[in-house]
Amino acid sequence: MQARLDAQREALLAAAVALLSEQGYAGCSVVGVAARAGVSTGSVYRYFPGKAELVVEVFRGLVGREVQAVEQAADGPGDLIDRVVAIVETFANRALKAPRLAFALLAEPVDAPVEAERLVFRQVFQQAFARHVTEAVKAGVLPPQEAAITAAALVGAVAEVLVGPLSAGVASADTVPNLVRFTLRALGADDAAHS
Amino acid sequence: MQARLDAQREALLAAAVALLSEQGYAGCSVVGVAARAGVSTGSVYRYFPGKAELVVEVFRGLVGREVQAVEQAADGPGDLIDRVVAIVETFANRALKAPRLAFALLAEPVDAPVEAERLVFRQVFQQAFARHVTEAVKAGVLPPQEAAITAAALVGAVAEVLVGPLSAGVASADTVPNLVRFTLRALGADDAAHS
DNA sequence: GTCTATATGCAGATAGAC
DNA sequence: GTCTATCTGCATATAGAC
Repeated sequence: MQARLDAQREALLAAAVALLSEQGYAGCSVVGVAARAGVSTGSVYRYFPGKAELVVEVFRGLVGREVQAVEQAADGPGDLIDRVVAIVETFANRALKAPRLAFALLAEPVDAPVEAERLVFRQVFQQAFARHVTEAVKAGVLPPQEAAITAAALVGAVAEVLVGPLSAGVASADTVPNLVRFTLRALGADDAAHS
Repeated sequence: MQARLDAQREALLAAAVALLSEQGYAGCSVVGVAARAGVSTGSVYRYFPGKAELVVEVFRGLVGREVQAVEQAADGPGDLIDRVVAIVETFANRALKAPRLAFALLAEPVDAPVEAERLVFRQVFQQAFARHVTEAVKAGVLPPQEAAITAAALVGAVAEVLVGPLSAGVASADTVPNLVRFTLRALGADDAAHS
């Protein structure tokens, strides 16, 4: 029945996630995913039009979770600036907990369809930042600034600072605090208030 | 004689640069480069062990020029903070003048050997930032901070802010000024002094 | 519906004629 | 030394048996 079909589909997606988490995109070949899921390569094409669609769906699912986590954190307690900080902290801490996967999602070389998806999600994160920065500027707790630029710059900054530790596999304990201090300065927030 | 051999080698490199500038890595196949240089594909292998070596050499040459330009700008007149700003401005302005090429060097998906080279050069830029930030902190014109983190974050910020305009092909006239303002805030420099 | 085996397409690399 | 033509390897995708 339908449930069984869906189960196979899910099994393939789960296998792809597992391989991605362990070996990055290299392990994510059709043959690899099929083997991991315990089916033949041919069967993969019963559930997905092709490799691109499978990988993109995996990517979307994983990054979607991150987006949710970040947005939930941004809705937590604290003032407007705390919310921006919460985005940075949540994003960074989650990434450092699953380094191989985070590297794959953030920076690993991928082919065009997945890269396109990556750009989309970077924009989603930028918008999350921009929304809160705009509010904070309006409220007068941050100096006037082009929110879109600040947001893009913060996304780039967080990603770049994390890529080193992520590819090395380990991060210094104060990477995240340092990143937060950078963020506060970049926003133009008064350091003393949030140190 | 030897000069003629070297000339062919240079012609191949030049062809690769041209293709990279116009079409990115897609145009940079062995067949494409050979055609552009007016030689057969087989001949490419008289001058280079393989595609990877050719492309990496092209990449190194191009990015090396950017590094030089940035370091020269950082040695110009002005105080310590001006030097960091000069790095950002020089880098951004040069990138926006050759968008397709800059995108290829900065962000376009590439295969592993070139990506490795890209990481190397991001670190070179980071070190350029870090050197000047460290000095400025010592001199007391910037607040205490982990220079390596600030440097990595700035590299990421600049790259991310540029990627949008670069892939779109056009940038707003005040992208660079906004980027400079972000940089000054992120450094912890007093805005009033450099606006 | 799932398997095995094979086809297809591409890009990098090589061999042998000239 | 350079060309044309070919080969190889890989990963995606398909066909046909069960």
